[in-house]
Amino acid sequence: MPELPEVQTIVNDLKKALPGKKIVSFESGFEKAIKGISLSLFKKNVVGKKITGIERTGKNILIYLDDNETILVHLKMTGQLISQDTKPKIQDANKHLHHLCFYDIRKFGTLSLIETSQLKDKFSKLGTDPLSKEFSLEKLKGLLKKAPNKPVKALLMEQGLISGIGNIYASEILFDAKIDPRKKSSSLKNKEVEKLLESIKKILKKAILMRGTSVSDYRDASGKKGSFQDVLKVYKKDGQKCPTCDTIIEKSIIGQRSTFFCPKCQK
DNA sequence: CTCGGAGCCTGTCTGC
DNA sequence: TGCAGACAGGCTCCGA
Repeated sequence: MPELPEVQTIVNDLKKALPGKKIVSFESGFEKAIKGISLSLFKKNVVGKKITGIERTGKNILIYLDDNETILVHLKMTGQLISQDTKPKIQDANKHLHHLCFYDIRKFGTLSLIETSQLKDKFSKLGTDPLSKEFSLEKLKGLLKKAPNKPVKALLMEQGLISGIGNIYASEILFDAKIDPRKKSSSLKNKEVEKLLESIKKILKKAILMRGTSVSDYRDASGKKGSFQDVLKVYKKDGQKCPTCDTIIEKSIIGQRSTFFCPKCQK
């Protein structure tokens, strides 16, 4: 899916378009995407409500409503959330309608509704946001100790420890940090942890500036592709030359996920 | 407790 | 060309 930079891009876009708007109708072409509540009840609970704000927590999109309810959206692998203004029809020219469309080719994505006061509880098991101030060197060292035997690449993707990094950025971050993704978390030296922290923040921030990575289905809230795919160094580049040293990039499966790295640069 | 594997879905690409 | 099989950005559940 959309990982942290993609979700953040979508949230930033929606923040400009949605707050203050009232939900006048809700339709669904795939009822199963709605979790924990029936379609009719979901509809009943959101129609007539005003959107007060949009935020990201991990890879979740939170759409706050004005009555202590929040719509939670998770895009999983291929979900899209597209927002667009629609031309007012002549008969109701004074009404300015806006469409927000949730679309997911693989149907893994989910919508749910939660009381805003219960959000904290809902996300209590979610790890630290890697772009937050509290994600410090000491914090990262502590997290590495929590799963000492896990390959560092698998640890980066562990949402209960760090929330927001997925398969693309895990490979890119470790290439930037020159760390072998197969290395056990506990084996990282101080200097490597410092570099890892720097690379995590650097890569994620750069990806947000570039509006995310569109390998295939990802689109921002206006339906456009991101551009970070143009600067990927190793992700899906197996068989090609490393941009730094010309060694052939390798692919290996770590934690059941494809992982790409340069066997020479990454130690 | 941790770990690995299956499952959720559909589209696209690979290799025989 | 055709078709089976692998694989894809995530996460949860289940059993060992």
